[in-house]
Amino acid sequence: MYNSQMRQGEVHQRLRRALRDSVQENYGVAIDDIVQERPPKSSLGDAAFPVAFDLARIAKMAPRKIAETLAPALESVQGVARVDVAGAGYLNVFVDRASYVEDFLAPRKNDAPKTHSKTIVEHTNINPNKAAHIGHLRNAALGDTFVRVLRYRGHDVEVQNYIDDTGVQVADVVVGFLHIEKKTLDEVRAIINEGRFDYVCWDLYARVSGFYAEDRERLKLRENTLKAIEEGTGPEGPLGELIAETIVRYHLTTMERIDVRYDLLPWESDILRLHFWERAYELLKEKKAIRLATKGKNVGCWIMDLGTEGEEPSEQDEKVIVRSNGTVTYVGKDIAYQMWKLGLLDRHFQYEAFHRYPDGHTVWSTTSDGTTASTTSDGTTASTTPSGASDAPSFGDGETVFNVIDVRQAYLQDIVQRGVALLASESARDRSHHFSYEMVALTPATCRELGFSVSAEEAKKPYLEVSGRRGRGVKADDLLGALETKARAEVDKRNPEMTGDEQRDIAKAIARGSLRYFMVKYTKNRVIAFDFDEALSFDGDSGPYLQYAAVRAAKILQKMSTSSVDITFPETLAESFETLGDAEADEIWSVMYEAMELGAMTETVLRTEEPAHLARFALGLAQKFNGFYHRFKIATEPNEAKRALLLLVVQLFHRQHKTALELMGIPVPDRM
RNA sequence: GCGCCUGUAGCUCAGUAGGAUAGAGCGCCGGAUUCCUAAUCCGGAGGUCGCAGGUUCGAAUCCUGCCAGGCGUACCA
Repeated sequence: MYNSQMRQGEVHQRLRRALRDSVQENYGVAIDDIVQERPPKSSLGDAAFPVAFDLARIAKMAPRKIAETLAPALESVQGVARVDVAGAGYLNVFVDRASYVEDFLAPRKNDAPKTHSKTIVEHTNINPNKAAHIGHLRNAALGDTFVRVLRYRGHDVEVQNYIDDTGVQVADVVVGFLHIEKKTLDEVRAIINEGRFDYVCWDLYARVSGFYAEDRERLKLRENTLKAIEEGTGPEGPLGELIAETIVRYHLTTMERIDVRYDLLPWESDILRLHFWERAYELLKEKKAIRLATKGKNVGCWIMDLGTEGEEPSEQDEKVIVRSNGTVTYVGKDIAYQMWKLGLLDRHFQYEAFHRYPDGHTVWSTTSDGTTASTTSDGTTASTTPSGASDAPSFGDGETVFNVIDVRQAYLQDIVQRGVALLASESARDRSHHFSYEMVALTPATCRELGFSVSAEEAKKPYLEVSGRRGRGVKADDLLGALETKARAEVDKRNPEMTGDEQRDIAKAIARGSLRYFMVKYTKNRVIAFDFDEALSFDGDSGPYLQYAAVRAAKILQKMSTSSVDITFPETLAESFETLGDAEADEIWSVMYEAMELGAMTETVLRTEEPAHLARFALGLAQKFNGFYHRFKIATEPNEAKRALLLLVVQLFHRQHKTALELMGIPVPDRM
């Protein structure tokens, strides 16, 4: 999929090795991880090593003097042009520009050795009882970006979207249809046929809490419905199934709008029906990880003790795993699911095709019974697949697992991890990562704009939580619609001669880019206080800004009848640099060098589990290119050697920037 | 109460391996378009990095305490 160079120049590796050896030789100190950084200004060099400061302490010598001793070792490294000792003792390295680029463009064999271990990323996980909202978009955008970066770095990734079809949220909508709306299963089918069932459920779900509030006795309805759904009985079971499946298909369609896709949908009901839970339950009891509470507030429940070891167990540290009526909490079911994902549960799902994307990729679904119709993207029914299709890929058994789940569930995730550690091992626990992120909230002002009531107390808060239960939120499709409308107007302003179809397609690309960038540009652990004007901005730090830079570069390449796909290394590159003044050469080089840093940046994203780094990188790169674009006229440059160099900059930028955008799911339109 | 997160320019945020003069976008002021798209670029103003100690050659970054805000601490997820 991605064929551009993934690895940072080998020069960097040689530099670190040479430095490590020289430190060992001169000071007898073994430093395995040589710290490498970027100087604050590109004119100071391409790579900086502050190692002399560490040595100063050990060797009791001035850092500058140490740096001077170490400099020759770096100077003799192949591909290095110059080494400066700067500041109080930095070793600043200038690479040989022409050979660095040549090295970067050289075809590589067997780059990034493929590992056979699989990484499973679980994301989206929307309760299948109402339309997706902006918080779900953040989850999906973060998860999908991480998936793309993992794949770019050569990892084998499986994407799972867990469907909690036996939870309280689905039960509430079932209660809504049966007891508020008084609808039969067939009547609900008729409503589904009218369309936008996810929106219908959004509104209905918001009414259910009021229904319970009027008469607390009605909460019994929820309890009984939950049990019926788990057992698949009564009118509740089939109705819950119908609602969940219909809503899941809406969610897939919504996510496809932002180019987010899945490999497998594991259904919670299958965890129960295929006895995954039963098996985990046995194991938990065997290992004495849970016990039956015989007194206190949790009497009759199977609970896990969370208190620190050695201390007197207290009731506060009891976590209910199995409720007194025998139903299982989310934590219990998730322990079973986690164990399966890690390849540690001796139980297997059956699979069937659930949905096929236009390019043929299939989303599979777990199943425990019967058949389910599979639909293609245009909504037609393609086939019915028998239970346990034999051509299903092999799912599960991940070496590493990432669970993209919001930070409010950190406590629950921790309990799940404890369960895994107790059932398997500490090392099994460490293979599972809670990829946590903060919520998307609404500012009180935005709430009022959207027509939601805001109490006096709420008005004082910096932001208000989105609440599906109260119907307070921005639906994903509404936001995408608003973005498309605005993008369409902007496109029309600039390209009035275009056909409506062309304008629409470009507007969609801009809307998607804008949304996806907005969702990853903030670091994960920051609450996004959603503001419409901010989200709809197409200037500056925004998706369209990044897209615009790519479009500009593409336009130049088009005009010069070339592309960034096959870049040939211009033999005259070294001379081209010499025809320039230092300032010009530095400016041009800094765009090239930055572009070539993409590979290193993706490694940072994986190491830190923070996609925002990629967003920031792409913004900085686009800014550099836009500056370059204004300063140099590329296509009309009369000096041939210089023109070749400028063209190379555009090619390098275009290839790398486009890849960075692809990694975030941001498309690049032909024009905009 | 306890746990986790946050506090950086008027606003929204980067600064995730302890490094050099703390950056970006928006907003504000002033400029740039006979030439590859002005969704752009250039310049300017704007900072007690919440407060106080500590560690270090060096702290927005690490440690301690405090202040402010958010989230969690359910037989919801």
